Formats: sequence, structure tokens, C-alpha cells
Amino acid sequence: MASPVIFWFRRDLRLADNPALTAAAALGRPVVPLFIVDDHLLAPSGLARATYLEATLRSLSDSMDGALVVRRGSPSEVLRELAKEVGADSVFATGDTANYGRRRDTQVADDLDTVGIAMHYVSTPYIVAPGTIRSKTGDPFKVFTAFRRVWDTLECEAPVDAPTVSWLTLESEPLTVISDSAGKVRPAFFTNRLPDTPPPLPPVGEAAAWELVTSFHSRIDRYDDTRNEPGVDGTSALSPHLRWGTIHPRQLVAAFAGPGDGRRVWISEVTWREFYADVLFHQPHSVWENLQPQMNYLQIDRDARAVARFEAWALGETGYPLVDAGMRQLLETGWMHNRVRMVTASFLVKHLHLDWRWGARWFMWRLFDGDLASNQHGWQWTAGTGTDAAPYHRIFNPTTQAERFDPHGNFVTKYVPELRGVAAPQCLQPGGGDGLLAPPNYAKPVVDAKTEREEALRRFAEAREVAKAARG
DNA sequence: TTTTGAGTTGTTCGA
DNA sequence: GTCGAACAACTCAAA
Repeated sequence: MASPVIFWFRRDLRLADNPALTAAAALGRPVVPLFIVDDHLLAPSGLARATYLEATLRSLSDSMDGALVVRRGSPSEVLRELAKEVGADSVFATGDTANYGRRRDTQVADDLDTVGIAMHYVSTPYIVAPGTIRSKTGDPFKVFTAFRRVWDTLECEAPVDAPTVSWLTLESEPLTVISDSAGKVRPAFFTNRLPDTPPPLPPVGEAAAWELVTSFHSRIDRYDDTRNEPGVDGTSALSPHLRWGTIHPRQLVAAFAGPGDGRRVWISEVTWREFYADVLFHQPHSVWENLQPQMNYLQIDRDARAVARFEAWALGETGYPLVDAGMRQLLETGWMHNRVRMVTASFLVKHLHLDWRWGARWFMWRLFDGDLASNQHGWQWTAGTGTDAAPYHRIFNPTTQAERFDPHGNFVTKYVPELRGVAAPQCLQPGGGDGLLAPPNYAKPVVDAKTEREEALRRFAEAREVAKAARG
């Protein structure tokens, strides 16, 4: 029998349109499908993320007649041992361009090279590999629109079908090792009231992704209008699939090609994902550091009261209905509508004066679709610390946003049952309305939005002044 | 080098 | 209720 090759699955958990897998299969040898449980990645992950991954891997393995091999340990060591075990001399994987993955992949390739094993990285989770697009001066773009203008001119490769593969199966750890390994390193702000039970899983795996594509065909042409309303089923809900690679954006661009504002706006959201990956590629420190250094001077609350406010935010007990509905949607479903992500993030930074990193960490802890580049840069955008930062006086009013985007209170009452007896627009108001109309069991507002808006403006102005003085 | 036009997603105030 | 201006002034990218 010809010596097998190893295919190392990471965030490309699909068989169709997986160029790295196609390249491995093209050798015409048996393929060992491998997933490595890496504690570096799993220990700081919440159970939401881990259970989603575990279920997706189960689905992937089922699609290979149960052949998936799961091993736990350092990638270099696992790959070396497995290669020795089966007599493989080459390993294939999809390229990873995010911080840890990039360092790991370089190290793994070097380590394998010393023992005569060839490591092949093919393609990336993106249509355009991060680091590819440059401005005319050769620098990476720092604003989205300029990036998109170039991105739009590049050709998107056509998707390819799943290859025919002869899977070679071996002894494997049970998939439960994934959720068993997760959640060991908790965020510093974690309090006893914050739950770490995973939300119920949506349908996972490659087939489930394609069902979402089919269903979205009937809605995408209205996407430009409906995408902002969290109470309307206007979005594709494909984000977890893009995160774990059960579908590739190439496949989506092909599936949704066509004229119209709905499609155009939806593809531009895919382009945002590509842009943020590009920013991360060039500025890996942006994961936890402000892209605008002058914002390091912003006064942030970190005392006991701040922790209590953070807890109220995370549990959906701020007394601001749209904020609370969004945070409870995250708790209960492992996903949050994008409009509400912006509103809740803005509230944390601008009304509670907390650190965007706390919020970003909590989102990553609970989201099924938590993607380092998109999550951290989305937070930086809202916090006013990003490269293309919003002007700091642009502060979302949680009540106005509710009135604009959830006018009938469908979303708010879905996730905040205390408000169910209260009609819109009262149910959109802080505390669920005034006086006798306010539901007695709903949280009183933790802060006064108007007061804290002014405080935020003061702090941002102060940060700029201090930064200016420090420069001069 | 200098200039010019543009920059996801908003809110408030006053006419 | 509606509309435009102000918010505060900076950075980016190309010409």
C-alpha cells in the first residue's frame, strides 16, 4: 500500500471546496484525517465555542464514515508521532494567518522539516489571502472602503467539489476531549453569577450550512433593508460556519452572485471579514492593544463597581431593554444580531466606561462564531480605538436604537420576558417605561444614559488632550 | 511635497 | 414631525 498522507483539519471543517484537501487527495494515496486538540487554543475558550467545535467535528467525522482521528498535544509532536506511526512523509493543511496560528504553523513546518516530513499549507479561510492587498504605495490599507475597492477588482476563484478520498482511520481520542479541555483559563473579570453552561447548539456541519444558504436565497434581496432589525429574520446566520470553515466565503460568493443591493451589501459584509483579517495580519498586536495609541490615555473604570456593572451588562440586567435583550440572546443562543452587537458594545464602553477588552473577551467566551479578527476589530471600531475609528462623539443611544430598529418590541420582548406585558414604545424605554407602566420585576437602569454619555465625551476629549500634551 | 476628497453602522439641538 | 447643522478635527489614500 502506498504510504498515506496526513490531512490536518483546523478551521476548514468541510470536504467540499477545500483546496488543501483536494491537493492532498490528488496524490492518490490514503489520507489520515486529523484534528489536534491544542490546549493553547482550548483552555481559554468558553464551553459555547468548544461544544460547537466538538459537534462540528462529529458531523465532519460522520461524513468520512467516522474516520476522523483526534489527538491531543502539541501540534509538532502529534504530527511527528502520527507520521511515524503510519509512515507518512507529508502533511497538508489550510493556511492560518491569525496570530497564534501563524507562529504555530511556521514552527510546525520547521520541526517537521528536521525529520524529513514536508508540511504543505494550501489556501486560507479567505477569498483573498490576508497580506495580499496593498495600496499604490505598497502599504496595507487602513480603512475599509479603500480596501474594498481593490478587493472588488480581484477575481474570486470558483469553488471545487469534494474530492474522492480513501480515508485511513486509526486509534483516536473521543471527541469529548474537546469540551473537557475547554474553559480552564477563565477571564479575570469572571464572577460566580456568570454562567459557563453552553447554549443549545444550532444545526452544525457542512449540510447545515448549505441549508442556511438555501433558506437565505429567499431573503438576501431584502438584506439591505432587513439586516438592521434584530426582530426580523433578515440575516444569513452563516457566521459560525464561516468561523469554523464548514463553508468557505468563495462558495457563498458563488451561491449569491447576482445583481441588487441586498446581494451587494451582503457581500460587502464578507469583505469586512476579509479586511479585518488583513488588519490583524499586519498588526497582530491589535488583538488586545488599541490601534489608536492615544486612546491608551482614556480613563477606564476597573474598580469593584465596574466589575458589578460588567456583570449586569453580561447578564442582561442593565435596565436598558435593547442592551439586555442582546446580552440575553448571546447567553441563550451563542449568537447576537450585529446591530445589537454594536449597541451593547457601545453601551459597555461609552455608558459604563469599561474596557473594550472585557467585552471582547466575554463575546469570544460565549459566541459560537467568535472570530479573533472580526470580534476584536469590531470592538475597537465601536470603542473608537480602531484604525478607522468612529468619531468619539458618535455614541449609540440605546433607547433611540431600539425605537429605530425594534419599533414593535419584537426582539426586546422575545429575550426579556419581564417586558412582555408592556406594549411598544414603553417596553423600549429604560426600566421598561415610567411609573406605573414599568414592570416591577424588570431591572432599574444601572446608569443614566444621558449623564454617562456626557461623561464619555469628557473622558474622550481628555484622552486626546493628554495624548497631545504627551506628544508635544 | 502638498493638496484634496473622503471616511459603515449616530445623536442632539434648534429652526 | 422634519430637516440640516454641529459635534472636533484627524487620518488615509491618491493625485
